[in-house]
Amino acid sequence: MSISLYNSLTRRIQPFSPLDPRRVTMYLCGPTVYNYVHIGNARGPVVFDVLARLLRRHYPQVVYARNITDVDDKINAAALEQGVPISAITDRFAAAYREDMAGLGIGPPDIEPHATAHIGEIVAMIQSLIAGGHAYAAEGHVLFNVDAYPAYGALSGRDTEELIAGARVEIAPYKQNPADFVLWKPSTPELPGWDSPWGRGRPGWHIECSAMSAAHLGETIDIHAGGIDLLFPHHENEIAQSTCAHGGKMFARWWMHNGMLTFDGRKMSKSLGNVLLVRELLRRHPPEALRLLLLRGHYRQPLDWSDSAIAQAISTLDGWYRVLRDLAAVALPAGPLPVPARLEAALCDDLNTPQALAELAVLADAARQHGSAEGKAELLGGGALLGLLQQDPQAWFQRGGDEVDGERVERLLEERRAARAARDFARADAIRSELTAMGVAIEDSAQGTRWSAAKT
RNA sequence: GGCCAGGUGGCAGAGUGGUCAUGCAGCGGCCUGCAAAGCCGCGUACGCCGGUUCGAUUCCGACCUUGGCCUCCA
Repeated sequence: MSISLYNSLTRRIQPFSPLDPRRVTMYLCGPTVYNYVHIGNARGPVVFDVLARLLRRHYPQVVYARNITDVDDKINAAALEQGVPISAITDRFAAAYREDMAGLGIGPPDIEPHATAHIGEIVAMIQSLIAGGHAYAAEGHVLFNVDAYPAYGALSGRDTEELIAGARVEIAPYKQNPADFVLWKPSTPELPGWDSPWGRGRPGWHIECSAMSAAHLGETIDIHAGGIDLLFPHHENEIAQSTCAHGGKMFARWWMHNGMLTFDGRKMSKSLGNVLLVRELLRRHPPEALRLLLLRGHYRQPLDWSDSAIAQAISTLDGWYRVLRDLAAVALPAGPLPVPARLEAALCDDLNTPQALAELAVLADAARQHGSAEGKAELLGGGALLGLLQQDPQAWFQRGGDEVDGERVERLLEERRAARAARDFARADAIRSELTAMGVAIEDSAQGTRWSAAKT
């Protein structure tokens, strides 16, 4: 089954094939670690985690890099404000980021490069850009010269003329062309900085991704991914730098961009202040429902976040886990879990996760009706490719159980069983009400009464 | 203003030139002491106006409208 992926560069879906069929290289723009990430920041990591899972099935090796940007003016501002070295900020939030991503069921990347560990590569890349006439030093800064790269704007569909006309920022006097962007900037003594041929300074925003991508994945990579809001200027600038630094070699063969997560119809963003932290959501809701929610829309479309959407995701998972719970005693066939063809086909079609989830629903139905080991295996196998349905059903249904006194529940259930046996239904219903008040839902079945204490 | 992506049933959200999305919610029935779950069934969805076509939600054009980028941003 071949994979087709939309390429922002060509604006069309193309059959995917890596440069080296034995080794796929993929880079995702990671966070700048100066505070906790919000759920919008997690969409790309979740979506591209599914892509990584899919690619690993198709190719012998996938090298997936997701960077940490740990040098940046916002980090500096936070460090100055708190009177601590920047590493105190970046270490803390990089660790928090890993925890948050793991909480959403995202597998760790193969490589997690840090910008500060690549200053040498960054300086070298800037030197080669200057040597090639693609960059120039001015007043302690080094700037990329967009006029020296005629293809500038190809990714975002802009030309430099219109960029200048529409520029809403004040243009620094040392720029030759207003669209030129900073590769290196000088640091004052209180700011972090590294020695360089242009004095003590620090890298500009875009250069670190170019340097780290080349250092770990090579000069030409297969897939470069990120949020659509990074398409310009970040990715446009990365292309310009990398291409010019590597003698015109293509930088990334596929550019993939996830749509924005919205909240009340507006982009969730720190500057608008309408953010929900992943950390907070993980504490309040079942993590798997959050992941499911992020996969319920096609990755290129906007996706609106809401409490009712979370509730829907939980209900959906309730149904699927109910099937798995009913099949708990059914032994799985030996060997690895199968991957259902229709579900995989949906993912191969430009990562159509909504379609894949529809297929998963069909598989859940089939498993419930047939009660077979094969059905169970297919449901689990399909779920695994999406990073869903891998926990113990019992754990899913009793995830709020920390606050519930299990022994008391069992005692009440036994009492209710006796009342029902004596046909004292008034008493039985009173006990059920009591359990409901405790946040415990019950379900009578041929195998006895089940209970669940699930948080929303 | 420029560039880009959308507007699908109560909600979410795929998809297609001509019988099925899917999930959640709702309604009717079966089952159940009653619930819950399960099972069976139900609801004339494709922004608006033209055009192409035997036939358009799906293709083309105009219009209305929502959002993203053009500044930090996943």
